[in-house]
Formats: sequence, structure tokens, C-alpha cells
Amino acid sequence: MKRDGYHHGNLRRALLDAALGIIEADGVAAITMSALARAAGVSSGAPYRHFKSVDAVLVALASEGWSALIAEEQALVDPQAPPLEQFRRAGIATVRFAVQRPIHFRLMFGPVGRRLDDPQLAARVAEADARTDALVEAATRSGEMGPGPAQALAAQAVIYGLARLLVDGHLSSISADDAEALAHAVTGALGEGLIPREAPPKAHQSRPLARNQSSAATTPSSGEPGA
Amino acid sequence: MKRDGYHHGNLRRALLDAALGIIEADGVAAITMSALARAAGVSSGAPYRHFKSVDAVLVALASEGWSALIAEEQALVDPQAPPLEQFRRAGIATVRFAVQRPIHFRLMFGPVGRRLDDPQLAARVAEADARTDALVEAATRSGEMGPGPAQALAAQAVIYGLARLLVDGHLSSISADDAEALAHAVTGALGEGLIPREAPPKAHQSRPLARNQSSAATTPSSGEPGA
DNA sequence: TGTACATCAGTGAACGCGCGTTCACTGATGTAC
DNA sequence: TGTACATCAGTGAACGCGCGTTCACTGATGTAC
Repeated sequence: MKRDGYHHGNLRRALLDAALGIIEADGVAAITMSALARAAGVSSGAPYRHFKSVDAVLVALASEGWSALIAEEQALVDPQAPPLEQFRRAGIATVRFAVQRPIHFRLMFGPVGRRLDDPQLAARVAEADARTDALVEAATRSGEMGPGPAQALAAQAVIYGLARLLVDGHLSSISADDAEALAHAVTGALGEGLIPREAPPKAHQSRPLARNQSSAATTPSSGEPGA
Repeated sequence: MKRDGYHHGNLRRALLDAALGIIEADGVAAITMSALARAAGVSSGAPYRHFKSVDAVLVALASEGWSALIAEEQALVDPQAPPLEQFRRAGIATVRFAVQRPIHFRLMFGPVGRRLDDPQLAARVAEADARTDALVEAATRSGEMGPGPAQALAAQAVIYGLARLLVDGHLSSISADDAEALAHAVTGALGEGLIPREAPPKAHQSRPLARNQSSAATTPSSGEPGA
């Protein structure tokens, strides 16, 4: 961080951070090349050395978001665990990521994240896709997940839905820790159905930690997109 | 629709439709008061007779979206049915709505939909919230849904997640009919858990139509936000 | 049925502003010798 | 270690453009009598 001289040092990074700040404060619509330059304390033409448009900045943010999410998944998933447990862990990582980096999340899963003409972004999306597909397939093969597409889709939907509920502000004021506990509880509910059964009918059915809904679980109301 | 004379006839409606068209074509960022006037074939100052800002237009769209969604729910939900079934129907209505009116959906559940300083919008959101809360509470009381917040949250998350997956384009090319079938299947999977059980342990457990995953269910990959 | 008048919706010209983008420039950095 | 030079990152002035917003106006509509 040497900001003294004529050269900035790391303007690219500074511009990305400025973008995050602007989005947080005034929404994504407020990002302009001029605003970025201003926020980074640099002349109006300077950003063009690093990004050719506002859109390129957003794509870069989405791209770095995917890297971070993939890393977080790798850190949380134990490749020795049963496939469904791996899937749950990956889902929990997604929810945690959504809470910690909502701006990245929104960019990654919104229209910007679908701009696959950027090769780096496209590669990272493809990698994340492949990882998920592999987990689903393994869980299906192991018999932990039903054979039809309904179960796999439901599993993905419940995770994405929870992450989106949090990111979109439909779950009134929930802390990061609480959100993670909710992810545990919700993926547990998914595994067992709406009404818990007594004895699991198959080999390694979902873990005890599924039922752990602790003090964390605030009532879901407010925002209500369920119906 | 009398567009001949000096007066437009129904400029307010025309502006809302123009906004939908612009969003569909170029995204929400492309909406400006000028662009709306242009699209409606009217002078640049005219829109101000009906909306004081672009934001007010978006709020109006969100508001009319909520009306439509509430109406669709009312049409689809049989108040005599068991509570969980009502809840599922409402969820299916939400998914259907998401597919049919993705632009409205995005506005309603995004930041615009949270601008509750508009009294009409606030009232409609409140109504929708109340309806959902009532369904969840009834399903809990009837014993069809587990007592903790995890089940209720999971139920809402799976619906919202599916709707969002569709709206955000993460489910490659699925028709409206297919989406509805998926909603059936997914809410069924939710009720029964990832692995179907043989006999339901309680009174009116989820319906046979739950398993109906028909030819509709395309494989979910592509977009993969599950993990 | 007709007339006068108030109200209202849309006009079109005008304005200042900030944005995107370019470009000749200059200061800093790194490297070949 | 020192010097010369190429490369690069940021400057700041400049431009045209479209947007937001205002306002005196005018054409259409509805209604009281």
C-alpha cells in the first residue's frame, strides 16, 4: 500500500474494493467509471488502464467471488465423508459465503455471473458446476439421495433458497453464526422430510447435527417468499 | 387504446409496459425517464405527470406484481384442503408466477420490493406475509410440519430457491409447464425427505402427486448453486 | 341539446450536470549494460 | 555501482451526449347550467 507517489501501487485492487463500497452504500446502479476513480482517489481516466468498462469490473468481482466460494467449499468438505454429508457441507459453505459476501453472491448468481464471454469467469463457473454435479451424482449412486431429479433439485433449491433469503434480506437480522446453524438445520430437515422419522431406513442417513437447531433459529417470517 | 389525439388515454399503463419491455431487452439499468417517454412515444416531460422518478415506476411494478401473485395464490389454494397441501399449492403458485413474470418477481423480491415507504406496496407485502405465516402456522398446528423453525424455513427455502433458480436462469431452458411439475415434485421431496419412506407416520401426509415427476423433470445441472 | 369554463394531460424547448471516453503528457519503475 | 533508456501507470483537460427536471404553453375532456 504505497499511496504516496505518482503511481498508485495496486489500483486494480483499489478499484474493486471501491466498487464493493459503492454497491454496499448506493447499489449497483451507482457504479460508474467516474465514481470508481473518485472513490479510489485517482484521475478520471486512470481506471481505463485496468478495466474497459463498469461491466468488466463487475465480472471481475464475480470471478473473484467464485474463487473464494470454491476455496471455502474445499476447506469445509471432507472428501472421506459420505457423499450426502459432503453435499450438505458444500451447501453450508454456500450459505456462509452468501452471508459473508452478499455483494459477490448477488453478482455471481445474477445476470453478471452469466456473462460467460469472460474466460476466467467461465472457467470458474464451470469448475463450481462440475463440483456440484459430482457431489449430486455420488450421493445418488450411494443411495443417500433418491434417484429422480426431484431430490437433487430439491436439495439444491433448499440451499440456494436459504442463501437467497438471507442475501435478499427476507430473514430479519440473522447473524452469520445463526445462518450457519440454520443451514445445518434446514439441510437436515431436507434429508428427513418435514416430519422427523424415528429410524433411518438406509445406511448412513443424515447426521445427528441435522436436528441441531439451537438457539440460533429465529422465526422465519418477515419477507415470506414461501407462498 | 386511443392513441390518436393529444391525450394518450392511459399513459400510466403504457409507461409500466414500456418499463417491462426495456428491462427485458436491456436490463433494469437501462430504464430512464427519457427512455420511458421515448418507448411510449410521448414527450420527455410527460412521464412526470404519473411518476416522480424511475424508482416510483419500479415500485409500482412491484406493487402490481404482489397483487397478481396474491390473486394467483387465491385461485390455486383450496381453503378446505389440509394445511400442508394449501402451503404446497401456494408454493406452486409462487413458482408459476416466477416463470410467467420473472421481471415482476425480481423487483418484488429484490431491493425495490423492500421500499416499504410506498403505502400500497407495503400493504400488499404485508398481506402476502400474513397469508404465508398463517399457512405455516396451520400446518404446524395440524402436525403436518415439524414444530421447530427448521421445517418451516426449509419449506419456504425450497420454494423460493426453485423460483429463484428459474428466474436467475440457472435451470437451462425449462418450460412453464415443466416448472410447475418440478414444483410439485420438489415440494413432494421436501415432505418426504430425500429418500421416500414407505408409510407416512401421521394423518394426512403429503399427497401422491408428490412423486409425480413425469417427463417434465429435466436434469438440474447448469448453474449449480447447490454447493 | 348547446355553450362556457375549469381542469387536466401532454408539448417541446431549455438548462445544467455528470458520465464515458480520448489523448498528449509526465512522473515512476525496472532493467540492460 | 552507476547510467541510459524503454515501459508503464496515472494526469488532467477536453469533448460530445443523454439524462433529469422545469415551465409556460396548448389541446382535449368533462361538467354546470
